[in-house]
Order: sequence, then structure tokens, then C-alpha cells
Amino acid sequence: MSAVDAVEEPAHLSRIQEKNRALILDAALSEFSKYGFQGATIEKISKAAGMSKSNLLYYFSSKPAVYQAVLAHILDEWLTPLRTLDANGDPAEELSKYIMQKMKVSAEAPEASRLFANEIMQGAPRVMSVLEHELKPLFDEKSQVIQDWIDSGKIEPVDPAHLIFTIWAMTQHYADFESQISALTGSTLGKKAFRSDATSTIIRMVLRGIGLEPAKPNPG
Amino acid sequence: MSAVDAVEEPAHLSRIQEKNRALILDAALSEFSKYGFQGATIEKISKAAGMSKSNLLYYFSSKPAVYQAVLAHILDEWLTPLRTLDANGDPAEELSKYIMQKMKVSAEAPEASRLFANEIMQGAPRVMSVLEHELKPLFDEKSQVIQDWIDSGKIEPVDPAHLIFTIWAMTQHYADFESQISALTGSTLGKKAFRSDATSTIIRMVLRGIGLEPAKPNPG
DNA sequence: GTCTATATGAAGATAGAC
DNA sequence: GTCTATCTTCATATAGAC
Repeated sequence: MSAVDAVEEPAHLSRIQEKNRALILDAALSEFSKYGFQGATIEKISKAAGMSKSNLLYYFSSKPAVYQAVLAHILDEWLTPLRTLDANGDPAEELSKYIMQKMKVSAEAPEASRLFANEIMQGAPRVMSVLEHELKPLFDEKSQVIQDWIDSGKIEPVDPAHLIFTIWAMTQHYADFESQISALTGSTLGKKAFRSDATSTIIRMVLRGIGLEPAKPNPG
Repeated sequence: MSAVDAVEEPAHLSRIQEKNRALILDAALSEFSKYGFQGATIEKISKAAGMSKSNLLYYFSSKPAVYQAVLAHILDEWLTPLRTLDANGDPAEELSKYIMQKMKVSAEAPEASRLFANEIMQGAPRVMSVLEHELKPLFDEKSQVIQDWIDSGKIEPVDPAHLIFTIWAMTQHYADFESQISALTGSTLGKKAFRSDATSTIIRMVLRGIGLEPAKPNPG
């Protein structure tokens, strides 16, 4: 079941309906991620989706409905990497894999990252319940995984919450601040070498921060 | 001279003018930082500043004028910490001090941090020239400082750009994602112990990432 | 399913009284 | 300096023809 409830999504959709809904969600993600809920307009979204405003409103009854649909659409992708962190795995390997996954998502879906960032900077008015009922349990569970690694002497003591926050911070920064990074370096995560360097740097800082030494091979 | 040009600021201001301009800029920072340029309204800004819409427009001729004034007002605070990074100082000490300063700014002016974040996520349409003509020279200069530390063997090799980006990412994250952090932990940088723990964690990751060991004393 | 037309309201900005 | 009134534009949403 979707984490964002009350989203209108009919059971049976024709090909053209599927396609138009997809076009709208894609355009809406782009607009909402840049301008936030208030700043985005269905006029611009509809134009970007190649249709009229009234046609968009045939598919989604209102602006909030479009926004909720976009959120529901990208939420799983947002939560999945953390879910895969395995308590029984090797800490260095698990954290490296987690960081690589987050960097992959940041590179492939920077707009989704920015949409959540925008929403959270507004005080998360439309996703607060998701934060409290979906993200928090997951966050608590994975914090405990890290705490267990500490208690069993596998890694040095660190506040699990801050470890997770700093990983989120570094991996999402490259998506959220893409335009600044591009202005300063001419590169983005889209460039393979740049992404690889960024990923290695983050992995090195995280692993050494907990007393582990990163493996030499280059991460993807 | 201000980095953001073309900002109307009369030379002689009465006490009431000073006070009202300050009230407006304060309210505007709050609104723009949450909703971005498009999403914020001068109606809400004026109400938050305790005056009518038309009165606000007596002080600032337009919405863009208010926005530019806010940017100009917070820009120095934004750039100052990086400026103080001293090439001749001890790397561990300089970087620790830099991180502590950034965390201090994040704690004391989270809205300013979010305003810039918002602007940059939109592609920096109104600060691109600042990024290119003010931030980039500074960024290049401080990247060279780090490179010199590497070349003289004071720290381990690291890409200076990624070192700076990850520091920015971690320190700004606590301001920009305050609502999420609050929802997950119940704390923010406003709480002294929380800020101290966050700062220590960041310093440890950064210093160890470049082969240095952080000092034991607790950072502010 | 898609269009034009339109109702309704919100938002930026100006004019002019006080 | 501050207010009310107003103009204009833009945005959400609906109605109804095709």
C-alpha cells in the first residue's frame, strides 16, 4: 500500500491515460522540485506535459492532488536505500553500499531529492505524517543496527543519528545543490568521474569516522 | 560594497524607517526561506511585519526589491566563515574552527541557510552572478589552500572541492532539514548538547578523512 | 478526452486621501 | 508614513460544447 494515502488512482487505465498521467507526474515533479508547492503552477505543469490546463485537471482534480500523486510516486525510491542496510552484514560493506545507493539515486533522480528538500524546508506540512509514521520507525530501526555494531565492537562509538544525518547530508547535497556545484566546478553527478570521486570521498570520511578503513577498489 | 547590486537603500533613514525596513527584512527572510521567491507573498510578509501591503510597498518598490534586499543583507554572513580559513594555520585547527563557525551560523540563522538552499535548488536564477563572481573566486582560493596542505604533506590527498562540499553539506543540513531532524530526534541545533554532538561528529569525520586525529576537547 | 469560455479569488502594484 | 480603494494580472477550478 502506498505510504501517502488518499491519492486518486483509478484501477483501470487506458494506454493514453497511463501515458498522460505519467507525463503530468513527470512535469509536476520538475516544477514542484524547483518552486515548491505554492510556487509551482498547474499552468506551467500542463504546458511542460504538453497539454492544456483543463486537460490536466481532467486527470487530477486539483493542484494538491497532483502534488500528493507525485509524492506517492517517488516515496518508495526515497526510502528504499536505507531499508536495505543489513544488520548482519559487514559494517564497512553495508555502509559503503548504502552510500553508493544514495549517490546513485541522487544522480538519477535529483529532482525527487529536491522535492523532498523543498517540502522539508517548508516544515514538511504535507509529509510530516510520513516522517513520523514511516521514516521514524525505519530511522530508529537502523539507528539500533548501528548501535549494535558499536556494542559488539565492530565500529567505534558514534551517535547513530548523527552518522545517518551526515550521510544523508553529503549524498543529498550533490543533488540538491547541483546548480551551485556546477557553477563552481563545471561538473555534476551526471559525470561518471565526478560521481566516483564524490562517492569515494564520502565513504572514506564515513568509514574512518567510525574507525574503519575503506577498501581500495573504486566505487560505482 | 554590497555583493548584490542595485539594491535600493537610501542614505538617510529615520528611526521609524530603520525599524520598519528591519521588520520587513526579517519577515521577508522567514517567508522567502520557507516558500521561495514565487511561493512567498508580499501580503503575508507585510502581515508578519505588522503592517499593510501598501505600507510595505512604500519601503520597497516591488517583490524582487524586497528579495534582493534580503539577499544582500545575509550574504556577508554566508560567506564570512570560509573567508577566515587561514592558509598559514594548522589544518586540523583551521578546519575545526571553520566547521564550528558554520554550525554556529546554521544554529543562529537557519532561515538564511534555507533561503540560499531554496534559491540554489531553483537553479540559482537570482544569485548565479554572486556564485560566479564572489563565491567561485573564494572557493578556488580555499581549494588551493587545501591543495597546498596536501602538497606540503600536512594532510592526506583528497579532492579539495569534495572536502569543501561535504563540509557545506553536513553543516547546512542541520539548518535546512531542521524539521525532519526534529521529527526524528526531537532535537535541533538550538539544543546545546545536540549541536555539540553534531559538531564533534562532523569534525571527526572530516579530520580523519584527511588523516588527522581530532582534539579531545569538546567544540562549541 | 480535449477544447474554449468563464467564474472566482489571490496577488502585485498604483493612486490619492489623510 | 499610512491608509483605503482600485487596477491588472495571474492562477485555480468549473461548465459545457465538441
